[in-house]
Amino acid sequence: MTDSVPVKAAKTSFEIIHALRELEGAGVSELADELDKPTSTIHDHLRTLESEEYLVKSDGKYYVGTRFLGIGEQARARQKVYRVARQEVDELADETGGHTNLMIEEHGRGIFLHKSRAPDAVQLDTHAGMRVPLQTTAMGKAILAFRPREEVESIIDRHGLPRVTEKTITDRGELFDELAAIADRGHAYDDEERVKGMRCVAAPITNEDGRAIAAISVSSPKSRLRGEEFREEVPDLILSKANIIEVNLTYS
Amino acid sequence: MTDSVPVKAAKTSFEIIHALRELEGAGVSELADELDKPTSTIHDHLRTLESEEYLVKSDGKYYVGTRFLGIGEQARARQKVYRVARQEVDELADETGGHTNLMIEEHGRGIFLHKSRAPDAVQLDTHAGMRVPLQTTAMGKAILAFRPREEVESIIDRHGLPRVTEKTITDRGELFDELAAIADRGHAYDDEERVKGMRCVAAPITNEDGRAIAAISVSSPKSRLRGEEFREEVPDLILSKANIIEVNLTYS
DNA sequence: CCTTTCATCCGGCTATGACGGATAGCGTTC
DNA sequence: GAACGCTATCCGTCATAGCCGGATGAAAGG
Repeated sequence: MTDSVPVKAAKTSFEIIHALRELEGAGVSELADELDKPTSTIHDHLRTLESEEYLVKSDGKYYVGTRFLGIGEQARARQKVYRVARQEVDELADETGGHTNLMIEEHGRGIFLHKSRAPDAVQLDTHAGMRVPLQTTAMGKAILAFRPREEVESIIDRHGLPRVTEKTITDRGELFDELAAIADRGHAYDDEERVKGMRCVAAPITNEDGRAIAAISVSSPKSRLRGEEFREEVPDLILSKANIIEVNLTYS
Repeated sequence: MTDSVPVKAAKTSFEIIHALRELEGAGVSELADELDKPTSTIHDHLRTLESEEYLVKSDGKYYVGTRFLGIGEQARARQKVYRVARQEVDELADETGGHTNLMIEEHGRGIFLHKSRAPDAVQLDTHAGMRVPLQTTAMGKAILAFRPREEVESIIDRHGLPRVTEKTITDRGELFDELAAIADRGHAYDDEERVKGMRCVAAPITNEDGRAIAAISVSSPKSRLRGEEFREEVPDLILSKANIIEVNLTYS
């Protein structure tokens, strides 16, 4: 216990919730094993969380309850950019036939706030609320490219540059070069840096000061997104959508 | 502190989160005031939750973070009925031009799992994750009507029959009469029992044993939903959709 | 510039949460 | 059908950690 938070019990409760998510539901001893704590301690927490209706118990196993849904939904709805961009992102999916996403930064991580999928697009592992290292996605890089350097540095200090696929950027210098190119160009690419076989184009959503507050993207399998389309058409489309969102953010 | 849970600190943390939701973000002393606890205690919890990335601090105020979004999303996605019914509920909105919803029961409360809104439908206060007393909605009543009586009794014992509008059912006997009628008819109505001016038609989703595991509904302003449509057409439509969902639940 | 308000920090007291062990309940196996 | 093994639940103890009052620092407001 090196990193000391004032209320350890709260931390433990959330560790349990997190473990329940990963295990997709679990029993007491399974959790005790996973978290390396006595069953009685785990049981105490589970009982508390269940009686507060944050967990549900079904056939001897505990699961995360839907009470978190309302909390998360509210956290999302407060983001002005979500309310404004949502519809545009949906439209973008229809227009491009791929996946489109909206991402913000929180605690130095990339958060998928919304995703839209055209009817014939492939299945993907992304979901609303998903947290990823910023430099592993086109959206994340687009956000970083429009943030002050010292802020980017401090984010890297905090989270490092974890490798996800063999193409992930893991070198500080390389990342800053890439960010400079993105700032210059105005949009970002991701060529299999997070998911193999997938390509992605992203544009930042900036405020009046030029600071990125979010990003939107289109992603498709490599085979569907190439040449002119990858380099010209889709970027233009995204940039114009990003621009619309920016304008709507200002006047509303 | 009459109701004793084993881990009081966890409960307090969640009380803070809940208060933050209601206040839509707050400072330390505001929360201390609201929850009637010393600022130092509140501060301890806030610090913990913030460092665990469940809250965000912005300009001196604390807000619920988007980390809950992923948790809630996963809790929802685990519900098979959600995965199956989602699309049908969306279609139903297009077909009827109103609001359509999917509700499940959890801890004796009604949980809105999904809602869909036709482009020209009115704005409503419902949102995914919202928790309501079961007897105040058509969906909730549809669920109760297809649950064993003793289960309904124990839910009422736990949560009572809180009044929401002047038309809310608050009498036990009256409720059971209504439930009997619903069980007989196969679908439920709500005529301004939760929101003034709104009407609602709901049908249960039952499993092989005839036990309700969820319900779907269509709601519209009173002026738009009346006569034949309210009594015949919409119910038929909903029932057929419910039936499709039930079949898909069995074979998938 | 002074006042007020609020967040943050600090240190002590004691309630309380972590824990080990005992018990009960359930399913499984022979 | 009985005995075994597993897991959830309960209980009592002890040391800790969470709660709190008060002090400090920072920022806003008059």
